[in-house]
Order: sequence, then C-alpha cells, then structure tokens
Amino acid sequence: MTTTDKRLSRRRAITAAASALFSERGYGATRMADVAAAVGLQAGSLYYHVESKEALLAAVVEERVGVAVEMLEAILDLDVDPVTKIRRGIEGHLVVFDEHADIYRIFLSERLDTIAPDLATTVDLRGRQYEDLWQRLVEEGIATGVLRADLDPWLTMKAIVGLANSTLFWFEPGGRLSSTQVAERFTTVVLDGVLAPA
Amino acid sequence: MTTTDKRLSRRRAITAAASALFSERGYGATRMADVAAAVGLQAGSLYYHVESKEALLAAVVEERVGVAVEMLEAILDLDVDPVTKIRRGIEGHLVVFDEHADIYRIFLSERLDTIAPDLATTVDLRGRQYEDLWQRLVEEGIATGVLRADLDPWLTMKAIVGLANSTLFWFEPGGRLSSTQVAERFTTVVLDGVLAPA
Amino acid sequence: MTTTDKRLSRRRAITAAASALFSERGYGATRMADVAAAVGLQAGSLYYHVESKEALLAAVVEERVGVAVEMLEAILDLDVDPVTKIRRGIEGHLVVFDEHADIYRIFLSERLDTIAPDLATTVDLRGRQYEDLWQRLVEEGIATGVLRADLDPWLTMKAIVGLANSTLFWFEPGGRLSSTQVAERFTTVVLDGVLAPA
Amino acid sequence: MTTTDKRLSRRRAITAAASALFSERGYGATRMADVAAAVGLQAGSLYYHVESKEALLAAVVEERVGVAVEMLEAILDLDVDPVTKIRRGIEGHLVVFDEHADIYRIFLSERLDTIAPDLATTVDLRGRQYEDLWQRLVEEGIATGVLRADLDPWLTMKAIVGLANSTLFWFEPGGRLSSTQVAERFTTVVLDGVLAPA
DNA sequence: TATGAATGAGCATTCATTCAT
DNA sequence: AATGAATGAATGCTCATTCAT
Repeated sequence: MTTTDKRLSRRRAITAAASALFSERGYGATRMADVAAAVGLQAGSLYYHVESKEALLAAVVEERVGVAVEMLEAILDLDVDPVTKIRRGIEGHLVVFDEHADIYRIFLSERLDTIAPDLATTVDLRGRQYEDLWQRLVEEGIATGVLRADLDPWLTMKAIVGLANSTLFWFEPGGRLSSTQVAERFTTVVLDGVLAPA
Repeated sequence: MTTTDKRLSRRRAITAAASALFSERGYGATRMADVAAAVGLQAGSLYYHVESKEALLAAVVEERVGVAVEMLEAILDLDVDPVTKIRRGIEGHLVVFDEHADIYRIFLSERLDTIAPDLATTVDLRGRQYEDLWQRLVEEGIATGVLRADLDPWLTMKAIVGLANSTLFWFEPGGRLSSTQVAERFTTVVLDGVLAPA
Repeated sequence: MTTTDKRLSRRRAITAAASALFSERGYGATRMADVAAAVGLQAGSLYYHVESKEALLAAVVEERVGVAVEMLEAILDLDVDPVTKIRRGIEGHLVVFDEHADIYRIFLSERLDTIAPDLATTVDLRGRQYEDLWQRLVEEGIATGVLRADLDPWLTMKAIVGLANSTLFWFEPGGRLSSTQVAERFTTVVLDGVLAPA
Repeated sequence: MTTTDKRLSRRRAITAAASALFSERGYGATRMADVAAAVGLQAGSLYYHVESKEALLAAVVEERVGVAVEMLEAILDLDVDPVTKIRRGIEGHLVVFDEHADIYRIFLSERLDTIAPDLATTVDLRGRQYEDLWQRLVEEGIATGVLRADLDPWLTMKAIVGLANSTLFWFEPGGRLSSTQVAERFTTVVLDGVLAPA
C-alpha cells in the first residue's frame, strides 16, 4: 500500500465515521472529537485530513449525492415499458436508501442551508434532477397511456418520491420485510391503489 | 384584559415565536436571544416566562402534540364507510399540517431524544397512537371488503401516513394547490392507483 | 399603629428575614427574592424598604454589631473580681451567641471585605473593641495576681475568645446542654485546665 | 519530564491556585477566569484539565481532606502518655493548619452542602473521624487518671478542637509567634488553665 | 406601597480550530 | 501524521435592580 493509499483509506474511514455519526446524532450534536474517536484519533488530528467540520459534511455529502440520480438515469435508459421503469425505480430508490441510509437521512433531516448554503445548493440541484427524472417518467407513462390521463405529473411524482422517502423514517434493514419487499408492496399501492377491485 | 391574560398572551407569543424558529432553523441553531428578539425582549427576560430552552421546546410540543390524534379519532367515530374515513383522514392530516406545520416539522426533523428524552417519549407515544388509529381504519376497510384482502395493514398504514407526512417537506400554503386539493389527489393515488383502468 | 410604625415593623421583618437567610445559606446564596418571599413580598417591593442587597446586609449587621461589646463593657464595670468577670464574660458571650446566632455567624463566616469594605471596617472595629476589652480583663487578672504571671495577655485573650467563638459552629439551642452550661464548663477548662490535680 | 508529569504539574498548579483563591475570596466569589488567570490560561482552557468548577473544588478538598486525621492517628499510635499525645495533637493541628491553611479555611468557611452535598458528606465524615480520635484521646486521659474525672469527654474534645480551629481566623505565618509556639501556649491553657496556682 | 415585567451584566461551560512538539 | 494543550467565541441562565402601573 502506498502512502497515498493510506491517506485515502484514512480519509475514507473518517468520512464514513462522520457519515454514520451525522446521520445518527445529527450534524450539530456530533463533535469533531466524536468523529476522531470513531477512527482512533484525537480531534486535532482530523485537521490533517479534513479542512473543517463543514468540509467534512461536504465530503460526506458529495461522495454520494449522485447515487440516486445515477440509479434512476440508468433505469430510464432501459428499453422497457414505463410501468416496469416505475417498478424498478421505486425498488432502486429503496435499495439505494438501504445501502446509503446515512447520507439520505442527512439530506432529509439536516438543515443544510443553515450549515453550508453552497452544499445545500448542490444537494437541492441533485434533488431536483432526481425529481425531474421521476416526473419525466410519469409523463412518459401518461403519454403512453399506461398511466391515467388525468394525473398531475408533478404531484404524482411528489407522491411517488414522498412515499419512497418516507421509508427512511422507519425502515430497518434486517427486519420483517426487506427493502425489496417494501418496494414491491408500495409499488402495488401506487399502481393499483388499495381499493378492492369492483 | 386582566393581568393573567397579559401574561398568557405574552407566553403564547413566546411559544409561537419559538415554534416558528425551532421549525425554521432547528432547535439547536435557535438561540434564546432569537426567540426573545422575536417578541421584543432581551434574552434574560424570557426566563420570567419560561423555565429553560428545553422547557420552551416542551411547551411548544405539548401544546399541539395531540391535534392529529384528536382529529383522526373524531373521524373514526363518524358513522360513514371506511373509504370515506380514509378520504377524510388524509384530508384532516394535511389540514392539520397546514395549520400546525411548525410543530409537525419539529416532530419529524428534530432528534428529540437527544434533547429531551421525556418529551421524545411523549411524542413517540402520540405518534404510535396516530398510527394505531390508521392501522385500525385500514383493518376495518379490509374486513368490510372495501379494501383489498391481500393488504398488509401495517405496511399500508405506513404508506398512507408516510405519503401524507411527505407533504411537510414541500407543501407551501398559498401555492398552486391547497392542502385540500393535494389531499384529494393523494387520496386518489392511494385508493385507485395511478394505472390507467384496463 | 401609625404609618411610620408599620414601615418600621415591615423593615424589621425584612432585616430579620435577611439575617436568618444570610446566616443559613450565606449572603451570596441568598437571593433578594428569598428575602422577599420570607416576608410575603415580591423581590421588587423590597426596594421600598431597603436600598440594595448590600445595604440590607449592612442594616442586619449594624443592628447588632455592638451587642457583644456592650455586654462585655457592662461586665467589666461590675465591682467584682477578675475571675468572676471572666466567668460572666464567657457566659455572656455564649448567651449573646445564643440570642443572636444569625448575626455572629455572619460575622464569622462571611467575607465582608469582599462584599462591603466599609461594613467590614465597622465590624472589624467592633471586633477589635471586643478583643481589647477581653485583653484588658486578662491583664487585670494578671496584675491582680489571680491569673498566672507568665501568660501572654493577647494570646490568652485569643484563646478565650476563640474558644467561645467556636461554639458557633456546633451549639444548638435546645440540645443536651444549655449555652450557660457550656459556658460554665468551658470556663472551667480555661481557668483550671483539664489535668487532674496533682 | 514526561508528558504525564507535565499534565500532572499543570493540574496541581490549577488546584493550588483554586485552593488559594477559594480560600481567600470564597468559592462563590472566585470565577473560573480568576483561577485560569492565576496559572496563565484562559477560562475555557481550564476545562481541558478539570471537569467543572465543582469538580475543581472537590479536587482541592479531597487532596487534603485526610491530612489532619492521618496526623492525629499517627500520634494516637505512639507509645507515649495521653498528656504528651494531647500536646503533640494540638501541635500537629496547628502545624497542619499552617501548612494547609487554604483547605481548612475552606472547610470551615464554605457552605459545602449548598455547593456539593456529596463533598460535604465526605468532609463531614472526616471531621467526625477527627473529632472521634480526639474524644478517644480525652477518654484515654480520663481513664488513665491524668485528666480530671469529672470532664465531659465530648465537650472537652469540642473545647480542644474549637480552640485549635480558632487560630485559623487570625494566625499569620511569619508573625510574632510560630504555630508551634501558639500550640505550646494553647496547650498550657488547656492543660493547666490560666489561674495562678493556689 | 406593592406588583409584574423587563433589563443587563456576569459567569460557567462547550467546542471547532490552531499549533508547537 | 499525530498529539496534547490552548484558544476564544458562543450561549444558556441567574439575579440584583428598575419602573410603569
């Protein structure tokens, strides 16, 4: 392992620890000393790897901010019908959450604009990209006739994304249902509704 | 206006200001001086009306913690079919959010257990009560045959509540859609799904 | 009762309350609100009767600062032998303490010079007067030949006064021994010592 | 000097400074900034070495709380007659006061139970131990016949300890009399009394 | 006189950050 | 690279005191 590698792995350990702690306790309640302790360092030593607490948050965020967008872009590029894309999109959403719960919890819970306006802008941008993709998908569904014509595409997107996001508050990996199973059933609700067929 | 009235109105002004600030900036980022300034006082003067910052949060929270539960209880007591109750319940949820956005934003965003464990317990309890009511409603719907028999009542409840909660992150009063309109369309999604009828 | 009388009795009640509280909890730990509450008033109302907390302490102190000196002066003026005067002096000391424990506890425990230099000067002066009287008494005893000739008058005075003062830390009225009984036995120790006669 | 040594010496400097300041001005009147300044630090820096102001007081107190008891225990263990033990005990008392005046002044002047109940308990316990030792010594003297049989052991102990304690209020090292000289003469008063022999 | 309400100075404590070693 | 030590700004809270009513 080269010197650079060591440096990198140390840095990765730090952002990982920070990610977990920011997610668990919140950015404000996490002290640099906590992050340091989590990787076996003293608070001061952190500053050889990170410029500031804010920069640490930025590093954490930027590391993963694009995951969901990339996932959804890949699905939109598939050569399948819109309904399948929706199905896959919701599943992807929950899988991404499952794998990167820390970061997405930070996105949703932290008041980034108070902490670091620039970062908030970046995140907002990505969020909007993500929503745009979903909205496009809904519009495609409506255009193709597989989704109801009377749908408000934007609001429908908000419903789908909001529903998927809400799992962040309660989903526990290793519980009764896997993220895939939750995705499947939530997809059913969204696609077919809960009413018994007439 | 009696002396007591003055006192009360002052106190109400303070909790209102705190509610707004806690909601906007977060509990941690709100200084007592901010709250004081919002009602035209010095920081120290607040303590004539409130015992501590934590007590202020508690006051804010306890003032409204029961609203949603009471609303839903009233609806469950109505002599109407389950579907109507669901429709009314979602509408009620969004109206309550619209009227008490501050507090519910605090419930969802603030790590209450870090700040005040007792308060967190109270809020959790209310949250569970609320979810229990919704779950009962879903079960009633299934039992009556108006909702699909293959639904997982708990997960369905999570879907409904999660969908409704998600509006907290984007709904703006006075925007294109009223909370009632959003409720109506979200209800349609939940009940009928988004697929075009076959 | 005239208006002036009322005023005076109110003021006396306040100094009495302050005296007790300053003695019990200490000057620093006693809040004006405590004093006020003890006489059924609000903190602010105290300022119609007392200029400041410091002035209140001064009032408390000045009210009684001379008691011990006067007591001892009266004894010195008696036409009795020095030993009897010593006996009566110690008894008087303990009786004064018993009756005005509050104030003397303040004299002994409070760092008056930190709080109010002027007051400290007054109290010091009185203390020195008191010690001077005792020292004169000891000298009289030595001169008369009833006290040992090899005594250091000043140090002997310090011993007598110190011994008497020390009761302030433990004597409880209504206990096994009355202040007079304690005085009697302490006097015996001072006069005859504790050794068994040879 | 090792790192640990430096840390320790710094900590000792802090407790020493605190000891002096608490003793001089009183605990309440001493600000953490004062203690810090006394060792050339900023107030905040103190917290790298000490947990809190209260903990600082505890450190100061616990560092020395046992000195007097140990001194007296050592004397009681000597194979000498009770009178010599009393003589040595009083001398030891004054020497300990001379060397640790700060702490014993704190014990006597500070209302520890108001500040830190636990600490007060510890100190009380030690005080009672000390008094018990003295009382045992007096009882030994009475039993051996060297002290008068009519003495009340407890009260006699109170007299001896009270007399010795009283020096704390006036004794100044480097003055006309050394602590040993004061001890010697106080001992004479206690043992033989001040009356001229008949 | 008495009160309710407000003030403002003072203080302990926390924590991100710096820096000599 | 890492550490121990220190900094200093920030902030919640207390309390004597003031004053309009």
